[in-house]
Amino acid sequence: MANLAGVSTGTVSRALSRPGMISDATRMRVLAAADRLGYVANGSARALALRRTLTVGAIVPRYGSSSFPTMVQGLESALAAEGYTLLLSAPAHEAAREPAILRTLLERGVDAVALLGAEQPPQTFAILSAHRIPFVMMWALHSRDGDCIGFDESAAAACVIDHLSSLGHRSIGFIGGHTADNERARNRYRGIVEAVARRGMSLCKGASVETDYGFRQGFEAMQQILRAGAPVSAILCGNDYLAAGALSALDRARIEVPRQLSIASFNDNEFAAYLHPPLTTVRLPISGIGQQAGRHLIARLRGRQPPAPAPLPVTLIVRESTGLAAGPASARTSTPPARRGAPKRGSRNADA
Amino acid sequence: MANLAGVSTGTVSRALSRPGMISDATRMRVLAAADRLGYVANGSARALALRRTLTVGAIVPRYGSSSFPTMVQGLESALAAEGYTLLLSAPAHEAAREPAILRTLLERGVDAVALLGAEQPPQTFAILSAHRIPFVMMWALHSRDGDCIGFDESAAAACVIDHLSSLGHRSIGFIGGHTADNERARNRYRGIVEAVARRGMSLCKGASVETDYGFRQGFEAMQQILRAGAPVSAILCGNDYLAAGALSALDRARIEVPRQLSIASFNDNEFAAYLHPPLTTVRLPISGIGQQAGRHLIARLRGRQPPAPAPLPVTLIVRESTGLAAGPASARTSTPPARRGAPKRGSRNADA
DNA sequence: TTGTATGCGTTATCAC
DNA sequence: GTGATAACGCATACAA
Repeated sequence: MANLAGVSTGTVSRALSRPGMISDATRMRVLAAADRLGYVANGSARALALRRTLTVGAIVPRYGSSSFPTMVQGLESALAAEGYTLLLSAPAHEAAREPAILRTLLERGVDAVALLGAEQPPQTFAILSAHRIPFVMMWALHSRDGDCIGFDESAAAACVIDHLSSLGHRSIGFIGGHTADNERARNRYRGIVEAVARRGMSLCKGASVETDYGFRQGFEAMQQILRAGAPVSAILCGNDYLAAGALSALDRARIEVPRQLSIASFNDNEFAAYLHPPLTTVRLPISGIGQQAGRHLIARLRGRQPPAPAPLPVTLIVRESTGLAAGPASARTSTPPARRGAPKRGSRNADA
Repeated sequence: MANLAGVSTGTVSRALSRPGMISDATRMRVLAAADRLGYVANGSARALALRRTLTVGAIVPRYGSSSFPTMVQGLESALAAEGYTLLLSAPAHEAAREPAILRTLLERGVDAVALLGAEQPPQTFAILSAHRIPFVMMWALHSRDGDCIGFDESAAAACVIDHLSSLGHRSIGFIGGHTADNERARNRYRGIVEAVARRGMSLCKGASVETDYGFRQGFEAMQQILRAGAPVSAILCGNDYLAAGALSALDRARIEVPRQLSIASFNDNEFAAYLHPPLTTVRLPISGIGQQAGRHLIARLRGRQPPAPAPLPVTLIVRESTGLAAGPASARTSTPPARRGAPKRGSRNADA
């Protein structure tokens, strides 16, 4: 390639990556030769010489069956905008804590790493700091071990619990994810417990279920709650799928929904609200986590000081405006809610 | 690192990657030293020497808002099982056809590439073959340009259309994705058109809508169809989200669903069936596409001849057993359908 | 079994 | 502005 253009390899390198340092004539010759040979630079060699790969690794377990893809999309786009490529590792859940995963990423020469959650095996931080690899933890709020990009689960919980309280609810149930092996589900649950206590409400044991995030799981959890006949006036759901399943189970059980039992949810998508327009939801900044994480890492890689990580705002979307005794709300909300991102009835920022 | 163990660099290399060629004693010493230094091999240097990176690139546009993550998860797991890592590129849709994306991947030194769909700019194939990079096209069936891993959209369409025909439907509508910029939506639509013609049925213009895949879109499309008052007895939906939205709109419009209007769907998830138990769906092998693609590439990379790509089976899940005049089916299907992967009423393989 | 030497393709440093 | 040359860290052929 160098001798096709009749120049040295050094000149080729400069022509391709330092266009300013070279005469127009030879640059043209090099570019023409590159074009004719279908030349693409060898990134491994470049990485070896430069000691950086323009690659960022992400470790995101439980990938396919969650809202993580949205987050990863945000991450990828933020990185791609700055010329970085995403190296994705999506281990099965059991393997997620294996340091071997991180090793693989480091061997690939990633310049930075994005992790899901703040709970990592201690070795992870040891390895990362030993190699001086910038990293962030996504979907987490605080950690002594490094910077986190996420939102405040407690604020989100307070947000919706306050709303339920103002509607007159006193005893509620909760259908959420497994807290044992899911840091996010645990935080969310904790936030709810605290918010409920603060408001003098109670979280009914007989109407609280831990399950996997999913439509079927929400459906079955609600059936179980209905069978138990717990004395609650509202059920809060850990995410949109659970809420949609729960709503479906309610419908199937022929219970008049708005009158007897309110549903509220943390939502990632928006379809549950369609199923049941009076549904109140907390909109979580999933995609924003990824984008923010990407920008954070870019700043660190460029030697800039990233802005101090602040919790991303969550938004309460209120689709019922009256108390417990209100009639079916669907009569007043026949148009789809949340058009064009604008909350239908009202919204407020949990961090405001 | 070499002199900490008191051996040469060559020995270190062998101890780590050719454990058989070395004495146990020195191997131990090397491993101990590696452990103490937190040594991780430099993949760029290894790639440079070995001329392979153990990395596979994937280009998957429109990533976050689709069922592609499921496919990518399958791909990633199949690759990881063989020691390969996935380099993911998720360009915005407009940029997907840019050869620059592929260039970036090649510069990163990917050993193989997985592409979404068979419709690629001609340069893509030129570049890939010029560099002798094995590649597959995912979610596509046939191509002169290379191997495809996917399922037969025509068979899937025939499957569900035959069923609708056997139920007595003659004129139906279709809510599907945009065919102009979506190869898969186009194939699906074409399959339906052909199957409808074969059965002597008709696809009603006034009840056919192209839109984005999404709950809201399905909802609005169905509203539009209802307003138009087209003379159809069934609506087929391009995916689960559209179906769920359409069902919701039907409910909202207080139309007695099973009697007046049947719904059928291509589904990727399963929640739409919960919303409306008599829903008939075609289960698509999304995750399987990724896995198969991964195995295909691995075989090629290992120098083995991969099995000739065959269409992956699609499964019809029939949840209504009677004809048009049947009463509400929900009375007979109060338990959630499709438990543990077993079709509820009956199923057959479109490829059988 | 182990040490030595060379090459992988690029960038950076230094001459010119 | 350009050419020569030395790294970059690993694998391997060859020698010992």
